[in-house]
Amino acid sequence: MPEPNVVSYSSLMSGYVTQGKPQVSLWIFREMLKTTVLPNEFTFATAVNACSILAELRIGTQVHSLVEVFGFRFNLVVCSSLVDMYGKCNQVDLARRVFDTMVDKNLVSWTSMIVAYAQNGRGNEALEIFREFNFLAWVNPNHFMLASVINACSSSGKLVLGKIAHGAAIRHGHDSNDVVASALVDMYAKCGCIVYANWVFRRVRNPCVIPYTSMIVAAAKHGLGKLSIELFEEMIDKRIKPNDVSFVAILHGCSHSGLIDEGLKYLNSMSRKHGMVPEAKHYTCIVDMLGRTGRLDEAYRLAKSIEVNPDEGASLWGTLLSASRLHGRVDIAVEASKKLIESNQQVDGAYVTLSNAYVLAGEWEHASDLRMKMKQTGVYKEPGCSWIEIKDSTYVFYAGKVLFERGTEVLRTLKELEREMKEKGYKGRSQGLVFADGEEEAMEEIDDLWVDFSIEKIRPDRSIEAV
DNA sequence: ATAGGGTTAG
Repeated sequence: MPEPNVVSYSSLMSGYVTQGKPQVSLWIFREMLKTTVLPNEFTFATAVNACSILAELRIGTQVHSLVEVFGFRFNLVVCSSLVDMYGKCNQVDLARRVFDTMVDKNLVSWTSMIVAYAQNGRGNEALEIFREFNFLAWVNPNHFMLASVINACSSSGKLVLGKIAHGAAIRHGHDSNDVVASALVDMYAKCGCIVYANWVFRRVRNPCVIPYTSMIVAAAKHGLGKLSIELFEEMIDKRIKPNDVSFVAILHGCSHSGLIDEGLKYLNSMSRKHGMVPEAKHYTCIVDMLGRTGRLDEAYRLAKSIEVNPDEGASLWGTLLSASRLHGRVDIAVEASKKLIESNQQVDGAYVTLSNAYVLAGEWEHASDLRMKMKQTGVYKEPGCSWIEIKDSTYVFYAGKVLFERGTEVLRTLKELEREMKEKGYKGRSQGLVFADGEEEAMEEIDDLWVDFSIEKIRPDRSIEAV
């Protein structure tokens, strides 16, 4: 073109984004700035979007400055894209600052802000924004917004609010939408309601790969490895192509149900049947699978043979470390912790887990040395916790601490369950429960129970329909 | 020619 104008440049940039080449889009943007053609709102929205995809905070901030310079700071679309960009770069507070300066906001801007909070582990604030939206709202939330709100509920374990959002989805006809359904399946599973998860899943008419994957993960997290496998096979039968996440899901399912041969079979099938190359995250699942059943030498050998970037390395060695702790393999725990500490990733967790591995192996002195070293070097591990909502109360659990009302009641029930499990052949450990050696009979009995468990037979109550 | 969503190993 002899004289490309702003539309030509913006179209070209947008085309590169669509083709999955955001870096080229930004290059075109830079070229454009060297000419006399002035960028407009379309150009900026596209450039900011390219930065979101790349999670490029540095360039994103520069583009933001240009937005101010060229006078688009009050443009609805440009500002929505900035909110999204800061969210994707994990700068939620900057996203909020842009959001607060916006004079008009629409569903997209509100959704972008909710997503920024939800995807950065700040579910409560996401729900706070949603509450404000509902207060000011002149339109109903659409499926984009509901999916994001449900996502915020799952990450913060808000089952009651999740059910309310589900109710809203039903009222506005979004409950069998693929995206909303995936979020609901995930939310119910993470809040402990596998039966509801299955119920929502089965209402989707033609589920694509993502609802299937959500449900495979849901089954996996509840120890229903065989159900994970059934779902995966059903998906293949329907000619739905599994993606990299689906394989993580099925390997996770096999790992958590001790289905090692099946897990290895699925790993091999990736290249043999599905034309995919297993990635570091898939091998990490296998390391977990081998480690979990005590095949630590194999797991270690595999871990050493995988090429990883720093983030993948942290997952890989973290996985091996906790498996070593579980089985009291101090030797491997030491090697795995070294990798984590050297790479400056999850250092606090590495110290604590290694120290616990020493404790399990009876090496008290090593354990206390390590705790001392933590104090000296100022490494502090924030204790993890779990929580559950019952009616309108939230109960928070820390290891070794009971801080809420009715705590003694919970402890009494727990002791009773432990006693019953011991009777049936389980042997308690400091973390998790494993079978006692040589109690095959009890194992078979429990295995039967497990196979019999069919979630089709259990009906959910009608409370969702009531909502 | 422009902005938003769901699944991911320890």
